[in-house]
Amino acid sequence: MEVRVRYAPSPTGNQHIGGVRTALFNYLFARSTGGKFILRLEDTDRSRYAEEYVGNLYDTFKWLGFYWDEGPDIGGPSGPYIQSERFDSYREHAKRLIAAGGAYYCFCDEDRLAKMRAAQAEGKTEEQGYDRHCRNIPAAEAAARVASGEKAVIRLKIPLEGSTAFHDLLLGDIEWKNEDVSPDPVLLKSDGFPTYHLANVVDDHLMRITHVMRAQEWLPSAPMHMIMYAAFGWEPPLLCHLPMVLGQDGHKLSKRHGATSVNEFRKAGYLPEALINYVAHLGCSYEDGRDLFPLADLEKLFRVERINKAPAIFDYQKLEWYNGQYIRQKSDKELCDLVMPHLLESGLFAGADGPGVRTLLEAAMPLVRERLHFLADAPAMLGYLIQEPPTAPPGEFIPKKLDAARAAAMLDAAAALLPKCDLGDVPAAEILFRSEAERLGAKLGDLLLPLRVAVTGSRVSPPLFESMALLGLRRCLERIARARAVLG
RNA sequence: GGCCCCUUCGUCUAUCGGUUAGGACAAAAGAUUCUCAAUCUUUAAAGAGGGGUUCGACUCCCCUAGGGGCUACCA
Repeated sequence: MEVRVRYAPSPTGNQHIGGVRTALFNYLFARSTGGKFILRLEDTDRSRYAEEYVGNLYDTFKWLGFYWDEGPDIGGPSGPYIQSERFDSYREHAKRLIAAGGAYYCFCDEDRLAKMRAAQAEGKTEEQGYDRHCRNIPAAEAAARVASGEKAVIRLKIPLEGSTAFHDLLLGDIEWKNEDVSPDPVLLKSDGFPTYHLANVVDDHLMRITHVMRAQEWLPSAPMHMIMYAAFGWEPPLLCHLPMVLGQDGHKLSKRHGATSVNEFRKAGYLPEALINYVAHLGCSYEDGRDLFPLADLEKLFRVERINKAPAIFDYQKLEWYNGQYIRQKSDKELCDLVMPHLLESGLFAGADGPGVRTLLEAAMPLVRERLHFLADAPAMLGYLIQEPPTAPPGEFIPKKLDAARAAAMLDAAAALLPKCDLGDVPAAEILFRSEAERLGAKLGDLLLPLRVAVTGSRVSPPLFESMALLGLRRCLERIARARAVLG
């Protein structure tokens, strides 16, 4: 039987790490088994829905490099793939359930429910959740009340006794006492919209989903879904509840832990390869002895048996390491393309994508490749190549254990030596500077530090000789002269 | 509170009854070095606790503790 899995996000926020992890595992499972990966929009919550989140969804997954075999944008044999376009089906199915005796109309209004909850909170009753007040209204009476226009929801009948058992691909056999299942959850809201539970079960069945992989926070509603499948007389899909992703403090990953939406990672200059590689390892392993896996390899190697049961803590440092690894794998041209949007956005590089500047920047990529942890670091690192750096305060020019006069002397010596160097030949230039340092009785570092600060504006910079080669002799000498004036 | 899931270095993980419990990130030390990086070498670091089962348990079972999740006309 062909595997059919789905990622079914609710467009009520930007795509975040948790969602991407669920999507990725479903995606990898489909690819590794030769099955189908389906995207379905669960837009049944009108109060939190926003169009921009749908755009963000497509944008995010396009960036990550996922593709789906069926979905709202590309269609497929089980469409439509947007739940708001399937409303008639849910209503019809809810009514079918009533006819079959698996569900009932409930006329309790907000008021009564609120009072009931208040009483429960005070501890007057042991029961939690809906008190099944309307469960035993005769079907004919309920139908009449609905026909007369009275507002009603449809609730699922959870058996009062017995238990519900199911098998979880990861967790194994699970048995749940029916009395511990959420008592008679709402399937169809009074406005006619379905709840997640109804829409999810109906669509999974209609779309012939074979495996439901979702976060473990859904586990408590699994027995209720199983009861619904049984009430419909349907064969349920196999369930697989994935471990949760937590923040450093062990609580559910959220804003206060740092970036969580893919947008944020993207803006900060993370590569999709790094994000995918890292997220793929949250609660799952592949082969031993390797850390870097291209998506194509993950697609081949993914095995449900290698998923962990325990929740995983999100480690930004390890993700950062992955990012550095993938940045270092890029060619000059690739890296330049990746860095360009960040350069342009910084405002320091107006016209950087024009041919002249572009050539310079591409030539500068070898100088920063090993220094970049994030693409967004690039503007600060490369600014001095395009703009005149602000002249540093005098103290910056003075090497440790030396004084201002000595630093000035170093700078003069460097300025005198520079025109004699072939900047295109870095090793040769370095030899010249080394012997000059020796002549001055200084370390090479002491000779280069004032020069570095003069040329790049900072004590920390990409390699100096290579930088000067890119800048050209004239600009270097100008900067040295300006620095010399500051030094006095 | 009730119900459920989980438990190997700080973190992500390997181990599928017999290992000096391995790797990666982070940390520390060193090498290299024009700064910063990168790279290389090395070090430190773990089976929550208690009972069983077994010739032998990280591995299987039970209890306890701890962590997490759910407990909506949200998903």
